[in-house]
Amino acid sequence: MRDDPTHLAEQVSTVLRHLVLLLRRTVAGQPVTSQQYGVLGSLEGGPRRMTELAEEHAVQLPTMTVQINRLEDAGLVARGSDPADARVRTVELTAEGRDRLRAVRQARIAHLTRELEALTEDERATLAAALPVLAKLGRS
Amino acid sequence: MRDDPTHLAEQVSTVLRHLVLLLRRTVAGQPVTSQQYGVLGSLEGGPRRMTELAEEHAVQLPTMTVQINRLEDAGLVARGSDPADARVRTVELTAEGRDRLRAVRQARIAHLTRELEALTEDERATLAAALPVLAKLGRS
DNA sequence: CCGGAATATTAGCCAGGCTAACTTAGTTGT
DNA sequence: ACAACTAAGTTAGCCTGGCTAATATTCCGG
Repeated sequence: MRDDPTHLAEQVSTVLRHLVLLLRRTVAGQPVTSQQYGVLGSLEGGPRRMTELAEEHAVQLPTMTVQINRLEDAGLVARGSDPADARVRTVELTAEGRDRLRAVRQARIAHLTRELEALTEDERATLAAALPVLAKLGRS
Repeated sequence: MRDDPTHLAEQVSTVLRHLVLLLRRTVAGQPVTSQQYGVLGSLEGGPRRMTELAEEHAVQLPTMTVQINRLEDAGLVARGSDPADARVRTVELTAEGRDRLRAVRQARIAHLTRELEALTEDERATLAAALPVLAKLGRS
């Protein structure tokens, strides 16, 4: 029972549910939704094509089309074209989108930071040690 | 920089996004959605009232009404009444609901267990140590 | 230059949130 | 005793965010 993957799985499952609820509360009422924030983040390094964005966010292309439409309507991104291939549409941040991204990131990090400051230094160290393990999950 | 909550927050943020995607993949294509599974779980200990369920899942009452409607249509739960207060509706698992819950739980745990078995014993220990800390987040 | 592959979009469906408005039933105060 | 308030649920209508199927366009290979 000391190293029982099944038992651990049950505990992980419980904690995961807790984290999902926490995330929902964290994100509620921000000026962009969680998904929009994610997409904006993908554009930080420069223009991307639709297919790339869809893959990166593990959604189908039509889903991403709708997302980008909304971001475009909000003035946060702009569509462009690839001169080398007329089929591809590129998407890039507008100045406003870049500002918005920075602001939201700021807010999210600040929120999480506050949560983490409520922990002891030991607890933070324990958490930090586990992050690489968590990141490894699902890569198998 | 060795114990910097802000820096840790950024890493946690990244890992959280990874976990959300992992969860989405895990859950896709199961016979009940993630939320339905959660509600069924809440009913395992016996009948509950609508308000309790809504609070427990951090949603508004109308949202829970719709959820329960769907579960009722699917034959997994049944509505009842509180003899002491005609305003309250109770919700309980049907036999089929109980079976379904068991099956889905089995599948989810099995899936996660497989992921965890891919880790080393040390990594599992690291993860296990961090779970109480993660559970503590957001309770402040 | 024609047929198949690749890139996006449109349309239409569903789950799962929300608020506002409504009904019904208990509770309270005079 | 009853009017007014409060509590519990539901209904209606809206939004986001997924999906698939169908459709345009464009590119590329023979």
